[in-house]
Amino acid sequence: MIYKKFENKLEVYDKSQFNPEHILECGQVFCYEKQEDDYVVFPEDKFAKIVEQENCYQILTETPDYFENYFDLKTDYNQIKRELSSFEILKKPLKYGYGIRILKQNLFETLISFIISANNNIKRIKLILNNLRKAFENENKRKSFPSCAQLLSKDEQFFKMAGCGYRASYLYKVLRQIDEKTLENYQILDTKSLREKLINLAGVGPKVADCILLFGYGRGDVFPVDTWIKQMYNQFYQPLENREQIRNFLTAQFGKFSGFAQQYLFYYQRSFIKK
DNA sequence: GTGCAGGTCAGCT
DNA sequence: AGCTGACCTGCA
Repeated sequence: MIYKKFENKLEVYDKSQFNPEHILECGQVFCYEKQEDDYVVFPEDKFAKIVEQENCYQILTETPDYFENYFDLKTDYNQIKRELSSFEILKKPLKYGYGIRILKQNLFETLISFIISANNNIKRIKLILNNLRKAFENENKRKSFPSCAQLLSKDEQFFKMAGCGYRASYLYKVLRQIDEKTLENYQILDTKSLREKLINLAGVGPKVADCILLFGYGRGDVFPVDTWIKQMYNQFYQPLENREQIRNFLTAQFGKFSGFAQQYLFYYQRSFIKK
């Protein structure tokens, strides 16, 4: 992956494996906005604006080191795509979402975000998360994601007022089950036992656990199965299987590239409905 | 008005 | 273990 790091920006020259629209709209992240031709992204307390130039994408930011890791710029996605291209079912999705990259996201933010994502739509998920940021905008810098300690100071009613609905009680509970440090410490666990730990948390089922494993812990060997993947599976493979069966089949199929395959398939499948 | 959105949980067999 | 229904709420 060809890119260059400056004091206040990164320049990514390989547009075949870096496309901000594909990266941000493929469902892995909620802390972004489209602004005319540009995208802004604001994970944790960081901020970047991505601007397209003729020969590159510029990532304008005060923290280039952070976003170098966030966008996983050191990883060669052409290599990953070569591995995946042998699967017939991925042929079109790889072409369609050619610039997708899996982001390296903060564990706590990913946990909270995907608990909120359950049985919800992206627009409302973003609305709720922005409400949470807004509630702490005086103590934090602009648009920072609140810490576990900050959210711990709030009662269940606070989360209801933020629009979380019935997920308010999950959030209230999960904050009392785990904190940032414990989540970090889980990194040493193997994927299977880590998944069990996560599923024990309030509001975290198999699907949300897999999202946290993939987007937070960077485990490529999981395959989050949601309504879109289910739809795709029933279309392409055998219909009438439950989520766990689908998950087992697909992870066996794609192995350590499961997470990557999932993102391309999800993005492609959802494109038929959008707009 | 109706139905849905990147599911989870409790309660049942 | 495996299955089923209830569930907040903004938006089309």
